[in-house]
Amino acid sequence: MLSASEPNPMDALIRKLGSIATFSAEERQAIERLPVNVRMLHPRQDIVRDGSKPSQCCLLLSGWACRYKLLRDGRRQILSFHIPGDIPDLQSLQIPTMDHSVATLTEAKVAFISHESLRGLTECFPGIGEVLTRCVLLDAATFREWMVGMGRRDAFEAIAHLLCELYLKLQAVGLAENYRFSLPFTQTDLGDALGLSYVHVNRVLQEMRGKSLITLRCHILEITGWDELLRIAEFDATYLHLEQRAAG
Amino acid sequence: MLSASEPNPMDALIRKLGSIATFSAEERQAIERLPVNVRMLHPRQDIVRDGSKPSQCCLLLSGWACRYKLLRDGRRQILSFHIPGDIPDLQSLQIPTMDHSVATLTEAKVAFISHESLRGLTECFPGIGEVLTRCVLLDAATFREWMVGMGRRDAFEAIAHLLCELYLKLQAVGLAENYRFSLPFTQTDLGDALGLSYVHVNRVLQEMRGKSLITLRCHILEITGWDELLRIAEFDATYLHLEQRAAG
DNA sequence: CGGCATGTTGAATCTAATCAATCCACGTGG
DNA sequence: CCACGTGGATTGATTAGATTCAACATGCCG
Repeated sequence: MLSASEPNPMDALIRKLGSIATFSAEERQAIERLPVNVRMLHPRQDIVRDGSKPSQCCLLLSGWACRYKLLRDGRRQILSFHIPGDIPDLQSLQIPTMDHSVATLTEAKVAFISHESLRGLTECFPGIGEVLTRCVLLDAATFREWMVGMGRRDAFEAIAHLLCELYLKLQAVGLAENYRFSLPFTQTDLGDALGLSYVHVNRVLQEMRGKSLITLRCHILEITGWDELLRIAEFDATYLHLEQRAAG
Repeated sequence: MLSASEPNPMDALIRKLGSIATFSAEERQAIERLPVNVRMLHPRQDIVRDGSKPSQCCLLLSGWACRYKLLRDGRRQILSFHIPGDIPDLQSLQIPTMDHSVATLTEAKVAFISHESLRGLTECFPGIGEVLTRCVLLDAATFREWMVGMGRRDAFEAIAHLLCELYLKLQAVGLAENYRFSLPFTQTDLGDALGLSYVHVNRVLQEMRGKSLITLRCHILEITGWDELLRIAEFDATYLHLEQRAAG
C-alpha cells in the first residue's frame, strides 16, 4: 500500500472523479493500478494533434492544458482549459480521429494511458465507464456555456463568467480556495478562448480591477467581488454538475 | 414484420445511427421494438425545460428542433439544430439535470422514450450503448466547431460553415440531395445560433445571393457554389465523423 | 546589458448591433 | 373581393463594441 506521504500519480484523477461522482474503494484501487507512462512536458507543447488517431489518452497531473483549433491564417480558438485530473482527449476512446488539438499551456506533468488498458478498466468496472462518460458529457456542458458567452454575452460578462467557472473547477479538486488561484497563462490565451482580442481582454481586466472585482498580479487572480461577479456573469453553476457533498 | 409501405417510427433513428456506425439486424430489431410515445408538437413549443430532471428522452421523427439557453434579459443562444433521428436530450440519461432547454422550431413529430427502457436496451445490447455514447460525443464535436465559428470566423464564414454542416447532416440521413434542402426557420433563429443579429444575417445572406453562392426562396435553400462555400468556410467534415460507406 | 515575451495604453478603424421604417406574403374576416 | 393584421424579410442611418495598429513599459533570462 502506498504511504500517505508518497502520493500516487492517479490522485489527481481520483480527486477529479470524486468531484462529479462517488465510487467504491475497489474501483479506486483499480484506477490507482492503471499502467501509466508519466512525462514532464514544456509549456506550449502539443500533446495530441488535430487529425491524428491516438492509441492512448492523456491525463493531466499538474499544470494547465487546453484544446484548440486553428484556421489556416493562424486564427486560434481555444475550446477548453484543463486542470489536473482532466483527460482532455478522453473522447478519442469512442471517436478515433481527433477533430482538434490538445496542448500544454504551462509546464505540465502528463500520464499517458493506453486505450487498451482504459477499455479493460471500464469492462471490469462499468461504474468507472459511466463516470468517464460523465466526464466527456460535462465537457460538452462547458462547451455549451462558452457558446452562450461568445454568442450572447458581452466581453465583460463573458470574462466574468469564465473566471467564476475556473475558480469553481479548481476549487472542486482542491486547487483553489478563498477566491484566489493561479492563472498562469497569457491574456492572448484568454482572448483566444473567448473570441476576443488580447487588447480588449486587457482593457476589460483593467475595468474589473477598477471596479475592485478582481486583483491580478504575477498571474495570481483574486476575486474580490465574488457575489457581484456572479451577478454580472449571470453565473449558474448547474452546468458544472458538481457532486453535492456534506463536507470536503 | 412491418411492410415497407408502413414505416416504423424508429426508421429515422435507424437511419441516423446508420450514418455514424454499423450495427446488426438483431440490434436493429431491438431498437424497432422500443416502447415509444409519439406526439405531434406545434412550432416553437418547449419539449424539455432548462433546470428540469427528465425521466425520458425525446427522439425527433419529423421537423426541426433546437437546444437553447436564455439569459435573463431575453438574449437567446441556440446551441444546436436537430433533425429527424436526433435525440437532443440524450445526455439526460447520464446527467439528470438539464442545463439548457429543447424546443421545436417547426411542427414536429416526437417519440418519447423512457430512460428506463433506454437503459434496458443498452444493457442487453452494449453495442447500442456505444453508438448512443457516440451520438452525444458527435454533438460535442459540433459544439466545438460552432465555437470556432462564433469566436474566430467572421459572419460570412460562420454562416457559410453552418449551411455546409446542415446540408451534410441532412444528406447523411437522406433528407437532402443535389445541394438543396428545406430551411424552415427564421433568420432570427440563424442569428441566435451564430451569435449575430437577424439584420446582419439577412445582409450576409443577400451577399451570398449576390455572389451566386446560394439561392433561398420560400425557405428552400440551394447551395449553388458548394466548392466556393466550402473554401470560404474552411469546411473540413472530419468533425462530423460520418461513417464512410460504399453506397447508399 | 540586450533581447524577448507580456502587459498596458492611445488612436483610428471596422464589423456588426441597434434603431427605425418599409415591404411583402399570407391568412382571416367582413 | 378587399381591408386588415401579422410575422418575417429587407433596407437605411446611426451607434457601440471590439479590432487593429502602434508605441511604450515592465520583467525575466541568458
